[in-house]
Amino acid sequence: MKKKILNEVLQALDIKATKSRMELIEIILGSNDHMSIDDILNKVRKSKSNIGIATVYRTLKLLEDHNFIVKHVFKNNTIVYENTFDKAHHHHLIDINDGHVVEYENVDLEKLIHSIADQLGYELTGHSIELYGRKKVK
Amino acid sequence: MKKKILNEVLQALDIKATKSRMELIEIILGSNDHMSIDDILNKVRKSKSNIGIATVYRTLKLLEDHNFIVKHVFKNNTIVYENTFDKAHHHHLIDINDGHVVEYENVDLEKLIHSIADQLGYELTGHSIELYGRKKVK
DNA sequence: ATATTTGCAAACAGTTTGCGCTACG
DNA sequence: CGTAGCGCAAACTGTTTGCAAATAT
Repeated sequence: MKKKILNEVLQALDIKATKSRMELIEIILGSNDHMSIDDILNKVRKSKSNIGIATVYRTLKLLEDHNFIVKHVFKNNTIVYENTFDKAHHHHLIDINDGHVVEYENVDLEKLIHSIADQLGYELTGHSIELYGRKKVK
Repeated sequence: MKKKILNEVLQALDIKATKSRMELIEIILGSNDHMSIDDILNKVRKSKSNIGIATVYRTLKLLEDHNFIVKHVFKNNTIVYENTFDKAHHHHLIDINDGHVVEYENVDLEKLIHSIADQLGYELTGHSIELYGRKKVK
């Protein structure tokens, strides 16, 4: 991960740059993938430094509160943390066979949900749109 | 709740019609609302009969497995069970102020997500679409 | 009669918290 | 140095499980 990002994150959070935190941010924001807690804990355990589980959770919360990551609870009961740093708005399609996450953008979809909320008398403040599917054979 | 429904459920599940189960099905499917576990447990505690928590969870699982209810985990970390018995396909808009759930149907939305999945090379097998919003003032 | 289902309590998984020690600024 | 942050272990929450007793068929 670029040092620039690391600095930006630390600055935004306005916190001490401890060894544990630096390493955790590296692990969590270093990947562009969607990681489960287990993925993260495994990487943490593998690392030399002795980072406690509590610190992992505390750091995740910190990053989540500041919108650097988003926690997704999918219907198949899997929970993943997604690095949203520098990412454009998008949605997810989850492969029901291997759990793999496909990202996509779609302007029409955005327009449509805004208009639906509007028609219901609501101002849309957020949304969670997840598609589940299996790869087409052909 | 109509006895007809109760019978249909029991028959579909192919289980013994015990006193606890009857009462639980009554509580869970009797309401057209979205109930949290606490809502359910409170109703259970209020009732005369001495139903154990374990039985509540076991019955919920039973109903969920047979698609009489759907468990929703919303972004605000609230979990609700929705009675889907005899219900048309629909989606949800969650009021971020009071947690109230608005249901809606939208054909265009269905079409659009099918076409999106298709374009990504997937056959759509399921989806979860939740809008979050606040009531418009005017 | 007998196989299911129950309530209970203990077990469990995931996460959070209290605390005295550590190390950043 | 003083305090934010640490790792640890204990606590907590929500859910599941094992079991002997109860009950529907």
